Amino acid sequence: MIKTRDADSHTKEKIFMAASEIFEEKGHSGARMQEIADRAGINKALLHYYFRSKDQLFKAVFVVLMKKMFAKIISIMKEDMTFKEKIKKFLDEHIEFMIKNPKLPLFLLSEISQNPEFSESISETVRLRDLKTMLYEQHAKELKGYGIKKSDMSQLMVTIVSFSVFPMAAYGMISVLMPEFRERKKFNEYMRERKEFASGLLFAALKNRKK
Amino acid sequence: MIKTRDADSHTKEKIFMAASEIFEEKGHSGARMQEIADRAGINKALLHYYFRSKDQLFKAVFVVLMKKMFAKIISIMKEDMTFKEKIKKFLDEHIEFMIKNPKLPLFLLSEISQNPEFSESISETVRLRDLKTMLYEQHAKELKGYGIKKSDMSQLMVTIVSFSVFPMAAYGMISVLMPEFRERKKFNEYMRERKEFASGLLFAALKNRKK
DNA sequence: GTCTATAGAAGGATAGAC
DNA sequence: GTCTATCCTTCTATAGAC
Repeated sequence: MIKTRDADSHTKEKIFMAASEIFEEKGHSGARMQEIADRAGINKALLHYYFRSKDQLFKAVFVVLMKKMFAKIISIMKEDMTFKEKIKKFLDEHIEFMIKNPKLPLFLLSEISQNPEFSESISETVRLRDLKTMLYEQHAKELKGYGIKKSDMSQLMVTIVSFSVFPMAAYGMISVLMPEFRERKKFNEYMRERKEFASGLLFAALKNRKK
Repeated sequence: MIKTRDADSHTKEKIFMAASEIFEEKGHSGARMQEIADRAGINKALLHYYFRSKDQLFKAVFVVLMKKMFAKIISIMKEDMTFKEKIKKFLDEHIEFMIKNPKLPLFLLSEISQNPEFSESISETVRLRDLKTMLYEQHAKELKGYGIKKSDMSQLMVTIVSFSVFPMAAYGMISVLMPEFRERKKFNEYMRERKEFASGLLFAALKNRKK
């Protein structure tokens, strides 16, 4: 049994997991190397052995979490379906994804806004051009028929994403305003109801514009 | 001329303004007392003279910014208008408010989510109960007529707020995905177009539900 | 009220033993 | 590969002169 190698990758993995959690919770500047080490059940020095510095550890985590977020969105947009089918599927899957990763959106929004420079290095990794091309194809094929101008596409996209992302990013605020949602189960129900609410709203609006 | 008193309140004000800016930009854990002092054009020791500790300075700022945000929302909701009029006015004024305070929403969302305990002490200050009562009155009077269930009220409210708040909070992300918006002027145009887009979407949807 | 100087704590990073 | 011990920088906070 190759003990060293097993231990090696296993430890690195443990550190990475711990770092993801802590960074997601507290952000880059709020996170402490000590706390990451504690959660990983290892020593502070090992963090530097595997990831040299806090910044590099953070970047490794950030890239993976960024991909995680967009992989979900892109995989759905890619599929060959009508616009309505895509919306339904997106709301369903993305809201379930958000429920499983509740800290993710606010973390990404915060860190990107504080570090736009290195977020750009990621835009290649995430293959965003594909996303745009797909959207414009869909527009040419189908959305014109709804009376949606090309210039409204970005409004529409931001709106659709906001249906699932915003309540999750605003969870803290929402649970202060509506204390019933401090119970996570109740809030998850709320999010699931949102699938119907959002598609209902969008489709009702489109119906009125359909030529 | 009472020089001491003038200087007193003036300095405190300067510190407070500087602190607001820095905290909004970098958050509690990212902000540095030194940087705040520099921006205020005074010495670090003076910060502690006026506000004892970083935490207390932060809390002072946080409460004011929180009120600033909600004052805007509540003042509009309070007025005696139909639901549609309120929506239109809200979108108009709140989007203009966001353009003037672009860092505010993400700051509040982030800090609340990291500090839910002391955010609750604020919920009294901000008079949120009033907001709820007003919403339920509007529902009883008018929204039932659109076929909106009482249980959908919170979905609707979150959605309306998200129209103006989400793109602002997601500005960093958006400007990575759509580089044309790195130009702030372009993005502000986008936000202003959003007034029409959002009310159009909402009203079209309501029209379909009107009995 | 405002400054300089400095204490004191915390956090990131490294050296060196095993 | 992992740990202990420690260095060094950064940051908050205070003491004390003016």
